This record gives sequence, structure tokens and C-alpha cells, in this order.
Amino acid sequence: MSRRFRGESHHKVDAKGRVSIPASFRRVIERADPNWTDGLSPELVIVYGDHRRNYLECYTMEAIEEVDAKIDALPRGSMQRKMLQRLFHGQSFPTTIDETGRLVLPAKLRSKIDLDKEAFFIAAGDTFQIWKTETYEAEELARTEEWLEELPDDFDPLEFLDGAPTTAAAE
Amino acid sequence: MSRRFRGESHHKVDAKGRVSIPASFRRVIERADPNWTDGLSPELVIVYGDHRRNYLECYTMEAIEEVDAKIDALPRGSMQRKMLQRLFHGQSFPTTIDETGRLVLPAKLRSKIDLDKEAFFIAAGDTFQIWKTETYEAEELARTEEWLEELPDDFDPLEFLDGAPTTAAAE
DNA sequence: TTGCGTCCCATGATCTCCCATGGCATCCCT
DNA sequence: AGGGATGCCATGGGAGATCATGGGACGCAA
Repeated sequence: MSRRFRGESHHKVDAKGRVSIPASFRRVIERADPNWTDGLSPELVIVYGDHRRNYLECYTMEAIEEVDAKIDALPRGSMQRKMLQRLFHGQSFPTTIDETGRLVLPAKLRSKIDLDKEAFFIAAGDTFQIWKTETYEAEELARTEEWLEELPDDFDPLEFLDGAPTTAAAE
Repeated sequence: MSRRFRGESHHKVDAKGRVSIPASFRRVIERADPNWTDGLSPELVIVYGDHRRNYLECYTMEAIEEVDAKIDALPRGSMQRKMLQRLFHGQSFPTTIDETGRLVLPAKLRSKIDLDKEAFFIAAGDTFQIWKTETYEAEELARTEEWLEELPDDFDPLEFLDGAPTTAAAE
């Protein structure tokens, strides 16, 4: 089975900040958590970023460890390292998925992306994102549309597939 | 179950210099203290450095022992060794976390970073930092903003992860 | 005796944990 | 093919634990 997330869906957020994780995402999170065995609560890390970011990015343990390793490899004291530490170590929140398949978004995270009743989940390779439904529709979809319109009418995004300056693919 | 700190938060500092440590940080500190067992007060070391540093860097026992070992490996009498000894042995303060999860910052440390009402905690790999909230926002964030502005508009700091050979690398 | 640091106790707010339900597939038995 | 039985999934609720914070009392030192 896959190590990547796939799909999108909507879920209720209750007053306590609990949200169901799409069931298929759970399988991926479990497999990508080195400490996980059947019965345990799988872990993951939510990176929320600074004020400019209005969604939550969720990393599996494997994915976040890969990021940590890259950060460790940067020179101590460099600005890059500091920035990335702030983002991935500071502006992040480690958590687990409970037995009923939910995770709890603390008040701070909810208010950061202005989440109240409904959350939108969308896969993004080896991470997935959580949006306030309205934000996603209003901002993200609009932005994509806009960008697509600048391209020729007959343009097919598939063309990108072969043009990408590939970064070392890790599997 | 991580050995790394993750997250950031604000905490009140009372007139006695007491501050709550973020609960998740406590778990890491406990685990990284070889002498700790349930019920005991976990130990840690606060490195405050010289007058140029305006925040406190907190080390777990494990982390500080690692540093000590590296210092011991340097040639006796070398300038490097002397400097590091001064910083890590001299300009540091060993302490413990009390049963309610707080640590007490002595007046000397508070005044060094000009801390009064509120402290900002931020994770940085296997250590975490304590800032005066205003200092962090005014200095650290401002510096980052400034630095980011020199980069192309559409630049994503994530590109650093792959070791982008940017020109303005080390500081 | 005026700070400063330590210890004990207290409280509201937020989290966790445990338990519960209805819906929708799937599987199997007859 | 009907009709449970089974199991996962999405969601809800309550009670107790943990967290952040505040205050009083006491001792020590300058």
C-alpha cells in the first residue's frame, strides 16, 4: 500500500476541536510511523507556519524526520537553518490520532486558520493539508483558476509532468 | 515520544520569576534526564551567554552532556576550548522544573533578557529558547522579514531543505 | 526589614479518555 | 436474493485529569 496520501474530503469539527481524519489517510499515517503497531495511536506533526499561511500541513513521522535530517545538515547558525527550525520545530504541533480516528486541533490552531464547523482535507504527496472549507474555496481555488487562465486554452497540465526539473525522488 | 522539542508558546512570568514550561517540553526534558524518574523534578541547563545574547537557550541533560563531551575533546589550552567552556560552563545555570511544571528564573537572568511579564518559548531542535515576547517580535521576526524580502517573491523557504546553493548562505 | 527564593495550596480553563450512536458497506448463511 | 450479522466510519457527550496561573507563608541574606 501506498505511502502517499490521495483524495480530499470534508469533516465536521466539533466544539472540542475534534476532527475525523479521512480513513484512507490514517492508513498512510500508520505505515509512516516507525513506532506504530496495531492498537497504538499513530503520531503525526502538524506544521502551521507563520501568519501568512492559512492552512495546516500535516506530516507523517517519516516525512518530518526526513525534514529534520535536512535541517540538521545545514550549517549551525545559518539563516536558512534558523528559518527552517522556526518553521518546522517552532511553528508545528506534534499530535496523535485517537482510537476513533480523530485528531484534536487545539484552539490556537483552529483560530489560526479560522476553523469552526467544517474542515477540508486534501492530499499533497507525502503530506496533506487541512483548510477551512470556505478559505479553500475562496482563495485557493480562485488562485488556481486565475493561474490557469493565463495559459493557452488548449493547455494540458500533464505537459508539466515531463518538464519538471526533478528533485531527487525519495521512495 | 520524541527527543526533540516542538512548538512555541507564550507564558506569564510572575513577580517571583516563575514561568510555566510548555507541557510538551516537559515530557522531552524528563526523558532526556538520565536521573529522572516519575515524581522527581527533572533537571535542565539554561545557557545565557554573554551580553550579546538576548534570549535563554535551554538544554536537556542529554544535550548538555553531548556538548560537554565535545568540549572535552578539544585540546586543553586551546582558545576554542576556553571560549566554549566560558559559554557552556560559565555562562549557564542548572535548574529543575517544579511539581507544577514551572521553573524559576532568577532575577539576574530575567534582567539579562529584560524579561518582565511574558515569556515566549520556541523549540529549536534538541534545545528550546526563552525570549521576552517583545524582543522576539521586534528583533527576531523583523530580521527574518527583512531577509525574506531580499528573496524573490515566489520563493518558498522549503527550497532550502534541498540545500539550495543560495549565495547569501552563512552569516 | 526588604528583597529574593522555596514550598504548599487553590482554581478556572482546556484536554483526554471512555463510552455511545446511527449510517453505510461487506460478508455470509440459508 | 433476502436479511441479518459484522465491522468500520463519522460524530456526539460527560467526567476526570492536566495545565497555566495566582496567592500565602516562611526562611535567608544583606
